[in-house]
Amino acid sequence: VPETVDSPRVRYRRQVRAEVLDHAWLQIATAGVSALSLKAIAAELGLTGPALYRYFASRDELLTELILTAYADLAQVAEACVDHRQTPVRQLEGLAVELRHWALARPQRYLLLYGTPVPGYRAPPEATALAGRIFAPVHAAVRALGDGQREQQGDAYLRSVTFWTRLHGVLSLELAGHFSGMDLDPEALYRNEIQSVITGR
Amino acid sequence: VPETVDSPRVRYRRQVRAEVLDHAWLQIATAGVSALSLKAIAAELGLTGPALYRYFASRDELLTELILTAYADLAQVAEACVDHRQTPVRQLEGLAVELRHWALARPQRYLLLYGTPVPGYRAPPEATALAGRIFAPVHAAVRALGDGQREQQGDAYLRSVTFWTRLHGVLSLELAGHFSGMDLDPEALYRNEIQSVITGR
DNA sequence: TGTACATCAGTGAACGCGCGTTCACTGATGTAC
DNA sequence: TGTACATCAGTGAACGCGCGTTCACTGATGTAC
Repeated sequence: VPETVDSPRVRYRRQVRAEVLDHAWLQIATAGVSALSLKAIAAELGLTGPALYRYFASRDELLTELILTAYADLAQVAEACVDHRQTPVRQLEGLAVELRHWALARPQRYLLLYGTPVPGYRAPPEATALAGRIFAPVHAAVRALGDGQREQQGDAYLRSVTFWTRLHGVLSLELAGHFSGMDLDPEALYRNEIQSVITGR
Repeated sequence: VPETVDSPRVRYRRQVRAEVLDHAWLQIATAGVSALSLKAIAAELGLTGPALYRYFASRDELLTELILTAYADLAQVAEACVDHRQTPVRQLEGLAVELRHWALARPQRYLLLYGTPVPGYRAPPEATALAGRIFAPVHAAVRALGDGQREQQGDAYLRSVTFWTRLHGVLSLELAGHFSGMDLDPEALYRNEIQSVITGR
């Protein structure tokens, strides 16, 4: 059996790329997107700045990869919540809970996708497709929910978007620290919002 | 009558300060907070960088002033919506509509307060007080709303916060451009969210 | 009204820092015969 | 198995840019006598 293994060079390349991305995430987690710097990453890896141009054509390309990775990761989380043995209600609850876990685990990653846009940066078209993959499970579950309540599909769409905006409303303010001085349990608030959409209205 | 008028120097100082702030807002509106630069503002005013240190102790102090101004401005808008001749429902509708106008008129100003926090910058304590002044009219109106529905005050608080998070959820995603490819009327969605809280649930 | 003085807005040079990106190069690693 | 060659990761110097901030200074404006 001829073991078709990647050549050492390919493996090495892949490993360095991964390390660059790891440190990029670390930078973002620490000081936000604006702190993302090729030279700084290189230094952390014990390399000089120009070395990274063997792996990424530019800072923007690195940023694009990070964004697409984040979208893909969240899409996978969302799709993993699709389980037709579960009721639509359970699926929506699961989606919301997983979204919150995902966001709280790495706030800056969530903000990279849904926070204030990076000025001067335009997301690639693939991002839209991935955003759709995140939304689809929500939409499907809400539609299934509506079947038992003989709803129009326009209503289901509005309801799905509302699900999304309500969760984002709580999450983004929580991540930005706007609840900090406010004698408030963000999780309870979040749970409340989940139920509000499921119950209807 | 001894006309106690400000001395020319004081007036001049005030005018230059105002011009600096104007150009600061212009920069923020154009390229976001991260683009805020003392040297660039000075250049636009036909001055050199160090000249601005006659007016602001540092970049952070300028940023603080901008943030406090924005909070104060929005607080005034909110307070202007308090009108006891109006029903609570009307007042809440007014508050929401005015908030949206305020946000859409200058998106970056809204994001400066409620968007992704500026890394490394800590808002001064006064900001919290002003944020309270913005929230108070909402809370008052929601309480008045609950009087006719014999509600606990804990519920009113939760409901007020929910009012805020729901509006923010729609607004922030709209401002970030996340609805752009989505066959969706943000205004209709927004109106829907206003009603959702007023109607209860 | 005129003169001496104090105030203070603004300059220009400089410091130290960081950034993305290019370019000619070295030297190690792989490949082909 | 050994040699010639091609590939390519990484370097170091450089470019041009921008930033916040300090400091000693000039010169105009205001104030006090």
